[in-house]
Amino acid sequence: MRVSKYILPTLKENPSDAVVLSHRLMMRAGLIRKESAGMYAYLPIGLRVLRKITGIVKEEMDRAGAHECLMPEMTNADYWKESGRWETMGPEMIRITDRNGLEYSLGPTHEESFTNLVRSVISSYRDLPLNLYQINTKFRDEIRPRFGVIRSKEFIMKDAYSFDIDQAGLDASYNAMSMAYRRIFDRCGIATIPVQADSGNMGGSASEEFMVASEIGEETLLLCDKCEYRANSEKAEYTRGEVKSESAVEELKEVLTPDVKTIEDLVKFFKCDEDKFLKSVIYVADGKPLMVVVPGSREVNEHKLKNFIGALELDLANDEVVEKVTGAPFGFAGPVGIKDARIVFDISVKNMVNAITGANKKDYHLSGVNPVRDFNIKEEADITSARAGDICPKCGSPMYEKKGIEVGHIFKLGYKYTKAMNLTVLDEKGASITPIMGCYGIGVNRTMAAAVEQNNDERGIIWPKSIAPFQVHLIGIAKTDEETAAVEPAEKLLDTIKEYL
RNA sequence: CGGGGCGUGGCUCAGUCCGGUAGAGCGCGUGGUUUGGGACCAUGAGAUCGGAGGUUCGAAUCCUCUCGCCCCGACCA
Repeated sequence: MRVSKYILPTLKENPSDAVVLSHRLMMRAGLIRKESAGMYAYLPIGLRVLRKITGIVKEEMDRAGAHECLMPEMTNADYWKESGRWETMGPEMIRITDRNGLEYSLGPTHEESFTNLVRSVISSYRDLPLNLYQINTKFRDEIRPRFGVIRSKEFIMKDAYSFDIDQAGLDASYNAMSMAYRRIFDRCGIATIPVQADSGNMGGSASEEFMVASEIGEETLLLCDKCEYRANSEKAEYTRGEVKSESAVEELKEVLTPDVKTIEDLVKFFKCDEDKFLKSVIYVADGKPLMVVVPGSREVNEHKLKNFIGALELDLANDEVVEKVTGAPFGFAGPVGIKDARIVFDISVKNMVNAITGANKKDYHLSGVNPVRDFNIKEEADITSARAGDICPKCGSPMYEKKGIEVGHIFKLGYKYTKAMNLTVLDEKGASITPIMGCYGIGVNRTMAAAVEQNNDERGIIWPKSIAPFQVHLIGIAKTDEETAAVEPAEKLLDTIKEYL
């Protein structure tokens, strides 16, 4: 391949719409061009890199016993309706209707497709375990595409789905993927941090994310160097502090607090620590009001909360609902005296002594509030987010935070799709059993961007050898006619090199 | 969807406030000179100023609508 015959449109200046480093470098090096927001074209040199990465992915997936397929990108709505996700996926899924009025989705993920495929081709436990994968384009109507190829509406993903006879089989399939993923990212020359993750609305139990540490990462990780506890903030647990053996329990007292609504206001007004307050937040969970009570300095972790209450939809309540639940305008909510709403407390609340909280009455707060005496804790759970400095749940050392880009994610899915779509096989006794699933994704083009993000200097991209677009660049430096004659040996050298590559 | 910003040759931008019919640098073509670490000189091509409507003798510039793009937020396998 000659550079002179190649198309390699480099740019000297940063394109005005590229902000992050990988996006800029990928544009300037002529790897990609934008077609429109969240959609990118890969030029020959960019495609070469992409192919190098997919090559590694394939080798490792095959080595782990998975088999490659290729599924339609336009998927029949019927399957989504079977699994129930036609309703639950929401506007993120791009839906289209053909001329006959049939509905389709541009596949944002392929659990349904693979489950449907597998149920049509296997019928015996002897066909299991089975792990099928594809490398294909995915479509998601992202609210806001960002960072070039890192968060785009159309992207390339390797997605694999395992089917096993039982939990032990799933564990084995999952572990095989966990190992394969480590090898894949390692071979791509990028350092990843595997973390425990929330499995979100994919359903399922265990889940591990492969993160590339980066300032522009959209996820926050909590890490402990002492014991290697690693989790993303949606999932991260932390140990609550010791009970403070504070002085005497105070009387419950109403305090006039005009216009003091936020924790910030309260800190100024009462001149004490944020954690002296009980923060009460009103949500609407699947249509029903819900009060959530956490220490003043803490944020409600909506992922944890959603999992705990088993809700599909969770939104902050509007002023009207707040008023209905608490009998007071926004800013004066508290757990004392609430009768008609479900209340979930963070597990740290029970240890609080003489707290201050909203009185459920306009312009009043209560001080000297104590659990049990002043309100019952019927339901409590870990529903707040861990943050830097919090105590590691495993070893008790303080944790720290890092931002990360998610490049891979593996889940134990469970029976959600096999049950909903009625995938069964016969076991050795001839009885019908439902296989259990796992699912395993790698953002291929995101991995490419992450590699660039992680390997560069002021002069540009420094490709890890395994995914570099080219291995050798032969430069002829002939000037004079006689020297030009030497081009021939260069050609020969090129042929020789080709043989060894 | 809320807030902010931007659309002018291939790229980066000036001109817009104070209407008079388009400019620079880079890149690109051609000719020449040069040449051992991203050359220089000359010359040239290339823009109905995102689109539509309006005001005006006259609109890149003013007004209305519209499309696209970027940033922050909400949100997000």
